Amino acid sequence: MTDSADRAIIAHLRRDGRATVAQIAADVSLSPAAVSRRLARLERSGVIRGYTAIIDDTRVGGLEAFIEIRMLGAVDAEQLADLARGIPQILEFYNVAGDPDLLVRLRVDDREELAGVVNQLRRTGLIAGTKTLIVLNSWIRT
Amino acid sequence: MTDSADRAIIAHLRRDGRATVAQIAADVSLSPAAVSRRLARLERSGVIRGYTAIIDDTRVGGLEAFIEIRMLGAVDAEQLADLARGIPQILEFYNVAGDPDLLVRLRVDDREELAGVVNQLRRTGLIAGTKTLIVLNSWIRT
DNA sequence: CTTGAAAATCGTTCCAC
DNA sequence: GTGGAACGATTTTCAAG
Repeated sequence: MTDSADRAIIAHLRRDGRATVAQIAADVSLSPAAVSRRLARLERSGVIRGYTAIIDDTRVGGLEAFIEIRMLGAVDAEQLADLARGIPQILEFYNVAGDPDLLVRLRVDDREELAGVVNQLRRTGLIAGTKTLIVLNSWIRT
Repeated sequence: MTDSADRAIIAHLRRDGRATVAQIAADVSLSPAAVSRRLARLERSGVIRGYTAIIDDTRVGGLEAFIEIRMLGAVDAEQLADLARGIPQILEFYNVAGDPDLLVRLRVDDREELAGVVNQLRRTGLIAGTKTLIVLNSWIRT
């Protein structure tokens, strides 16, 4: 379903999500028409879930944080994944092997909003504990 | 430096990093020309650090992980930030307030490559310990 | 899969406000 | 700062091999 050409296209778009079809085509040695068709297929099939701008959150006034979550024994990760979807501040949700069980990345306007998200999570009654990591500085490979 | 129009443009590009200038312009009630100028400024000034495709990693064979890092006392986070830049598997680097001190997100092809990255970090002699979280499942808000 | 070309859309630049 | 028009580039779709 995804051959090496697809993976090359994906790698290119990972580095530059706004790369033009012509740029990608030159990189992977295919015609622009072929790349256009493959892109449409990768997007339709869900391998490419979307595109996003990488923002320097420290410069637009917000607050970025991670929350580690330990689940109660009988709880399914899917339940918390769905709950987290309903919290708009949560941008990314990871179910991980290790301790903690879950890791979420979020963006809020200020500390009060952060406190609200943490409380919202704890009030679900599905989690044993949380640990919040506030981002002071970061870089993302472009 | 960033007014409400800029923030609207950023919000749009966060949702859809490949949105056309025309689409953004319609959304924020500006002309395409104005959006184009603002975009160039936001990219030049570093508020927009880049663009990337959001990939469903479970469908392209790789392995995604987070590594929590605790630094030794006398070490500066900048040193480790620079070191991490030299490890191509590391995609994102976060200096956080809390325990751990650092959090990195990475992508590798297999467990051996993951072990190599962990060893590479430990061998720097700058860190007191690591904890690796392997991503089993995830979602990202589009 | 490819090439080539047409048609539609898009981005940037320039100019006037 | 803004919008409108013009121009060049890009994407997509088509036909044909």
